[in-house]
Amino acid sequence: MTAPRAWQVVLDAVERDLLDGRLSPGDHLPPERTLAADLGVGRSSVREALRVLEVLGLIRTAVGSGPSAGAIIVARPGGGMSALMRLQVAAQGFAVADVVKTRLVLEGSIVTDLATGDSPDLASSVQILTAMEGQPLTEAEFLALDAAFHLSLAEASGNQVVTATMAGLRSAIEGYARAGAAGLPSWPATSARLMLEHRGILAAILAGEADAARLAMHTHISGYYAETHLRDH
Amino acid sequence: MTAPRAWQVVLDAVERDLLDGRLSPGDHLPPERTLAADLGVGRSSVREALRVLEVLGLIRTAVGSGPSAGAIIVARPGGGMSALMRLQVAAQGFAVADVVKTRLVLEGSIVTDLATGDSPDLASSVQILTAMEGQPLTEAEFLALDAAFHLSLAEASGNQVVTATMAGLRSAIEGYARAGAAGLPSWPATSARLMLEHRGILAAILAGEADAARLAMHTHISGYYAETHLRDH
DNA sequence: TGTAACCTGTGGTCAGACCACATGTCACCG
DNA sequence: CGGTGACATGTGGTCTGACCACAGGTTACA
Repeated sequence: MTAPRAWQVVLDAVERDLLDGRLSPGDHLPPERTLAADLGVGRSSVREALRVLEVLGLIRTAVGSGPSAGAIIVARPGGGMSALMRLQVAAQGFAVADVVKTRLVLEGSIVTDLATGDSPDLASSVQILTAMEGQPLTEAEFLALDAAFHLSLAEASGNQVVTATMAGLRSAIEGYARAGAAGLPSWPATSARLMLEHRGILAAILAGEADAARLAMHTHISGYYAETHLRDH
Repeated sequence: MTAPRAWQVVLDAVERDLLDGRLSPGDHLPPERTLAADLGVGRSSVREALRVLEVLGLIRTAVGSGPSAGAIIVARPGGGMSALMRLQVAAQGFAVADVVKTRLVLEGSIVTDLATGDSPDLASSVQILTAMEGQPLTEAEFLALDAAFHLSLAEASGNQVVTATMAGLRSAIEGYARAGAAGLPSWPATSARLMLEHRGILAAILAGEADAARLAMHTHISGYYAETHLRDH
């Protein structure tokens, strides 16, 4: 057995504490210095492990003293997923085309679930669409609300894994979406079309037409990327 | 603007270098001490950032000297995805039920793609099945090969994002799959059924019957979890 | 020519120090 | 008695310097 690295000792200890119920969301981790002494490693090794946990979205750290200070278990997967996918796309571990394809699969499944489920809560989705249609938006503002709309559908489906993965995929290709928007012939025309498509997706969901909703979502996503990639010629 | 944390400076610098093409897979990162001096931060902060990159599967580090030493861009998303999902399940950020549901969605999409694509390369999948059927296996051995089979299907689909996500989902619930197997009334009976289902999935793919393949996969996955969760009573 | 000793550069780890900050405490003053 | 301001405490954030283990190259020697 090759010697485990010191930071892995810390990571394993925290994971074991989580699995055994000694740590739960909302709990404080011991102070870094205590953790180091307990595990027999240096404080810097503890900090490397905590940094990983923080980026992965498991803990939140705060300086100072009192109940809100220290490292607290939060289990927010969105940020970690985003960082992972964004960096993997940057390092060419993930192809942008694969990210888009995966979005199609997940979002197709989401709208199917919503359409076949009874009375999904789409209030926040509707609210976002209304905000998008209220006044002319810059491309960045529009894309931010577009992301929020797609994310709200994922949240409505109630699957936290899908929601977090979606958030990651979206943020991984956010730069490409923005760059693509800049090269479009007519942004007002495209954004108007996208808003119509949003309404169409929502209508199909509310009507319980799963196949229509899936098709509309497919057209919505792949259409945008097909359009923005024309500029590559 | 609040001061960025020192390790984030390093992370951002590496990400920018990747996006701008100054770093590519196979390249070496500068030595930690050089990186620290260049970015104006301490070496410990550099190390925290590198640890994150390592866990996320972006780099591989090695001690010593020569071409194989140092931090090298590798972009292997599987390990990072596994760590992220495993820890999120441990910290109750992800519900096991949602992980299984997401597996159903992704693996259903995978077999559909394979069945509708022309001449997918399933040689390694077949090889794994043959190995499973060769001799009696312990539960751990069987589950490892089972995971390899499902992963090989994902790889055959050619989508790296789906493959890595699948690997993560699988490893996140590996402990539950193993614990469930231990509580089954008859492991030989269950494993025999699982092997038959594998053959059925493969046959449906090769026959081009997408719906049948998807249904078979659905039955395969949800059936196992339904069976193993009986013991919760 | 081969080989053994040595040198160099790298990551891995630790110890200690200092800072900024949020909170709690306590003495003092009205 | 009540407020309020100064101070003590404990936390994460960061840096510096040191030492080790290790892999590879280099050099000197047989």
